[in-house]
Amino acid sequence: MSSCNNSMDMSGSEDDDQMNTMDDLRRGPWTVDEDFTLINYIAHHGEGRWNSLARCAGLKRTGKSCRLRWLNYLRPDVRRGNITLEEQLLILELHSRWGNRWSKIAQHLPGRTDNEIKNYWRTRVQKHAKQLKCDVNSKQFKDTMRYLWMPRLVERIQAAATTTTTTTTTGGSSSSTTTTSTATTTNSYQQLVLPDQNNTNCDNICSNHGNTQITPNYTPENSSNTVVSPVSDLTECYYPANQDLFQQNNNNNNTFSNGFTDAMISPSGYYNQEMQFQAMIDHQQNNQWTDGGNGGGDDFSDNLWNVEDIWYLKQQFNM
DNA sequence: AACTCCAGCAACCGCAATATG
DNA sequence: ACATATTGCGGTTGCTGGAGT
Repeated sequence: MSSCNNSMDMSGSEDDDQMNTMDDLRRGPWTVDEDFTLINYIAHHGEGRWNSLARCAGLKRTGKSCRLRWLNYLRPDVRRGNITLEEQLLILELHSRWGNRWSKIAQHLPGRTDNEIKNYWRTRVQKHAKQLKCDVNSKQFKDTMRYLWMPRLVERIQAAATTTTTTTTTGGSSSSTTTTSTATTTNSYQQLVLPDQNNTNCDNICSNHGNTQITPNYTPENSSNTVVSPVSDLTECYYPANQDLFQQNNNNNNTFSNGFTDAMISPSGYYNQEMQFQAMIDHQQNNQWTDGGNGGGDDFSDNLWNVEDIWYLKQQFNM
């Protein structure tokens, strides 16, 4: 089985350990050399058979470790950078369908790994649950996501589309394709969260979901008419903890608008120029993140609650 | 400048499912 | 049909860098 015809010069061909013993296996962060070795080996021999791959490549790693490193980090089509608004929306929706089926969810977000989505969920979503002092799996929190968070995401996606259009127009660059935001956003939302509408195994999110009745489409109109408190969108964004920003936004709508616009434009807003889902994905794949994975936008997209939302929730749920 | 705290992320672990001999 | 190896998945841990003091 272990016929390693490794033609590459591997530094791991130490003389005194022809066979890797369990206790000289490396652990912890991967080095550049290890990455290089793994990439080269897979380029020449393909992936799979991870245990023997690790052995043959001369990597003092377990097969599992090599597989994980490749799938989550080294694979060429892996996307890095902030989770976009569209992706957030998709994650929320798919998680409401499937729960913690991270790999299944990841299949619907090209280039994203289950690990990344899982981390996103744990660090961002669960954080909000914590702030609301409720369990992330509770009906309260699920309803909150469905009735508040997701509609707000749609609104922001829509706002970004509008903003982008405006920016493009006023920026002087002649854009031949101008998106009509409302219709396009609705359609793309349907495409986004219902990529497999014909899949009968999937709950249709537009129908009853447990006890909760939701509106057929998330649009700013019906989302705020039905469930979300009819608050002004001037106060978009902001944690109770972020009172300063909230106040600033209240005091000066333009300040808010500009800040909001800026936040929308990059990086997540950038993609709203192409609201068709596949186009968006293609676009993203063709435009690798240039902000080192920690660029703007995240702080804003992370702040999905505003003060009045919190107040409303407390009223609704006696939180 | 030094220190502490914490969010985010990469990596590990254990288990289950699947493939292979 | 069974045993073993491999792969896939979800939960968890621990390191790192940035923010705050």
